[in-house]
Amino acid sequence: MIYLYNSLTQRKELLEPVKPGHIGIYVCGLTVYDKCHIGHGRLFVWFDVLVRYLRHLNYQVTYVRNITDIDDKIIKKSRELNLDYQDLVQSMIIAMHKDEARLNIISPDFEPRVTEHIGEITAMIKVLIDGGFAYATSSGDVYYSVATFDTYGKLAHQTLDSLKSSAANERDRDKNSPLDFALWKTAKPNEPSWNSPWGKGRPGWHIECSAMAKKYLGNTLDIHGGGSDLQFPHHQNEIAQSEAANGTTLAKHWMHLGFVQNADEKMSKSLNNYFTLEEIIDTYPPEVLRYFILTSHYRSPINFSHENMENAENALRRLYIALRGFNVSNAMDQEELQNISREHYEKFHAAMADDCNTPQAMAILFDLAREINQLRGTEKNTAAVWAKLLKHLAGILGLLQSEPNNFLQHGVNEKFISTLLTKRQEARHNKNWEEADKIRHQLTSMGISLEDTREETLWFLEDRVKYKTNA
RNA sequence: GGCUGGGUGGCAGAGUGGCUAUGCAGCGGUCUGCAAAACCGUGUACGCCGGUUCAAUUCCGACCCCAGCCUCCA
Repeated sequence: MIYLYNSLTQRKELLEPVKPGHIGIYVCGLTVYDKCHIGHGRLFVWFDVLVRYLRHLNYQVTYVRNITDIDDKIIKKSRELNLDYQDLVQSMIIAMHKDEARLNIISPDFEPRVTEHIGEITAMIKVLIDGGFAYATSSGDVYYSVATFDTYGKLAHQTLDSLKSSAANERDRDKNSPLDFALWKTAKPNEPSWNSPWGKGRPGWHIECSAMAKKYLGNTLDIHGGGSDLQFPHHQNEIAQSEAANGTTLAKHWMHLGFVQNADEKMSKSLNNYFTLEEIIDTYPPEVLRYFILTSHYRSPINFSHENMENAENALRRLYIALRGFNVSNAMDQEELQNISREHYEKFHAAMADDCNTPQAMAILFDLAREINQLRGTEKNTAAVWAKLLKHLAGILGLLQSEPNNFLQHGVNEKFISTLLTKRQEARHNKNWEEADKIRHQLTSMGISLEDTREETLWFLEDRVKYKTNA
């Protein structure tokens, strides 16, 4: 039983798959004309987590995320760079996949591109024209007639009239109403174009998603997602197109993600103060970004800042330190799960089932970490079971799947450290505290933190900036 | 201007009509050669003003402020 908030009805509703056990998810992906930024990162991470969670619950998930590979911005940018638009698109898709791989993102099952679905798109436009929902102009553009769709504006909680007054200054002589939106755009000279019953041209932005969602997932989706900025007009237009063409509900649940903002000022291209995903995961371990994104609820806006990222890194380190020293390499099997106390497990799932409350779910991970740390000295076997459970639950969020030391020591020249540690151990053995402390200070100044235990000296990289500048 | 969401302790961020969220940071203690990590303890937090109630951060109303959408945008 999972309850999800639905942007359309503004209620938490039970997730009931259209087909038993099978969930179809369609997410509006990227227009590939530039590198990914942090907001795209949130989209990737969030739907990755949703898919992991649903699959963990044994739903069969089909996850579709489209790529818009033809549109005004792509044409404009490729001209600026003096590139063929297809080369630009290809390089941006490669960059996107690279970012995703580094973030350990589950790939969508289908990643349909607009230019490969022109047939499906024109077919749907035809259905809309035949049904009286759309009209072609003399110039060959095709528009959707918003007036034919009763509930237009519902997703944005606006009425047709209030939208009309906002759009009143948009004057386009060819359109019946200023709110009517393009399904097909006639090609201008030297633009990429495809043949259609209305002449050479290319699809409008909204129709692609209606056509591709139908092709891969059928008339009704279980979950349709995207950034909250797409709620209007894009998703509203999809509803109008698909429901008019298919005669049935487009999506059972609308899931809209909060925006990522810059903590100090608004993130915008004009201020040139936004971060690319690549920059961020070059600066911090990618898992820290995943953790940071999950510390707030998916619908809330989040503020990106270095302070927040450092917080996230410290918190994640605490979880990895709890796992350190336990063999948690094998996944937890059903039998083991049956035999443990269910308290943490159930609390975690209760939080997730309530509209995917990841902050609350993660609080349980910290409860487990405390238990592990309390018991590790006295009841190591019990602690080991908790450690396994911690990794198991965190895995549902795509967290804590690295070897603890890989995370804690990442990127550090281990040989160099172990040479120094051996020297220090010798000094300590001889109670030469001065020499031992000298070595420790040397390492501290490199951002390395030491931890003397009975058996050995553990260490982790505490300050990556220090390490970079002093190593 | 219209619509939507939100204002929680130093920071981040859940949640709730009365009962410790959680994390980071801070402070005190334990442990330690000294540290670190960990553990224990530690915060009179809920924008402002009214109202309902035995009780409100939580419900209702007004106000102030912030963000998003209304135009391309995850």
